[in-house]
Amino acid sequence: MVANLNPRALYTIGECARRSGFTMDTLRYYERVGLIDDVVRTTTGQRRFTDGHLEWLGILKCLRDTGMPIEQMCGFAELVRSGEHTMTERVRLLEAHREAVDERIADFEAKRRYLLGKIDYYRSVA
Amino acid sequence: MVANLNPRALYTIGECARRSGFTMDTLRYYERVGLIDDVVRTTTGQRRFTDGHLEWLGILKCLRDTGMPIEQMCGFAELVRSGEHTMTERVRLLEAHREAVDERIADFEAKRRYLLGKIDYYRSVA
DNA sequence: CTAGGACCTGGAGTGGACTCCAAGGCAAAC
DNA sequence: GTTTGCCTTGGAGTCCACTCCAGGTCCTAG
Repeated sequence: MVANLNPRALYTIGECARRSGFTMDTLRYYERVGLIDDVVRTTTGQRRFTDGHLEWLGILKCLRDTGMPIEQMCGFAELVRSGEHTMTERVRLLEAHREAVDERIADFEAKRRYLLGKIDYYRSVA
Repeated sequence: MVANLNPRALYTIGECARRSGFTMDTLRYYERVGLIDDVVRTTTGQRRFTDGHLEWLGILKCLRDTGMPIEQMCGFAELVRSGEHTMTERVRLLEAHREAVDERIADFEAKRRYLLGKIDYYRSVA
C-alpha cells in the first residue's frame, strides 16, 4: 500500500502529500480537525510525517473515498487515540461502514443496469 | 420504475416530489437550471408534472446518484431537447458515464477489500 | 551570498448542490 | 366561509470539504 517503506524516515509535508495522494492543504486541514495526530515539528516549526502517518492516511483515504464524512472519521480517529480497549468499537464502526459501502455498490450496480437499458434503448431508436 | 403509471395524469409539485424522490425545492431548482422542461402551469401559476416528467426524473436520479455533476446533466438535457438527431451523441455521453460508473464500482470494491483487511486485523488483535 | 523553492500561520473564499425563508396566493375540507 | 395546508417567487443561507491567500520564515543549490 505504501511504496518505499523506510522505517524511521521522516517526510516533509510535500513529500507526504506526494506519497499519500492528499494535498498539503488537506493534510494541514486534517491535522487541524484532529484526523492526524502526533505530527512532530522541526525546531523551525516544519512538520515531519512518518510511515505510521502514511499508513493512517491510507485508511483515511479509503474511508473518505468510500463516502465517510469527516465527522465520522474524526470519531474513528478518536477511538484509535483512546487505545487498545476500543478495538471492538472500531470493528463495529468499520463493519457498519462496510455495510454502507456494500449498499452503495449494490445501488451503483442497479443504476448501471438502468443506464445500460437506456443506452440500448437509445441505440435501438438511433 | 414508476408506480401507478396513469397516462394524462397531472401531478402537483408535492406529488411529483413524493413519486420521484426529489424534494420540491430540488424540482424547482432543476427546472430553473434547465434540467426539467415543459412544466405546464395552472391558470393560477401552479406547476403540473406529467408521467413523462417522472420518467425523465428517473433518469436524472440515476445520473445524479451515480455522480454525474449537474452541469453534465444539463448537457444531456440539452441533447434531449435538440431532438432525434442527437441520439448517437446521447449514447456517447451515457456510455462515457457508464464507464465512469464502472471505474467507480471497481474502486469501491477495491476499497471494500482493504476495509475487510482492516476489520480482520482489528479483530485479530482485539 | 543569494535566488528560488518549500514551508509556516490564520483566516477568508470557493464550488457544488441544494435548502430555507418571507410574504403572499390558492385549494379542499368541514 | 374560514381554516389548514399546498403552492408561488426571488433571493439569501447552508453545508461540506476543501482551497487559496498574504505575508512571512526557512532551506538548499549554485
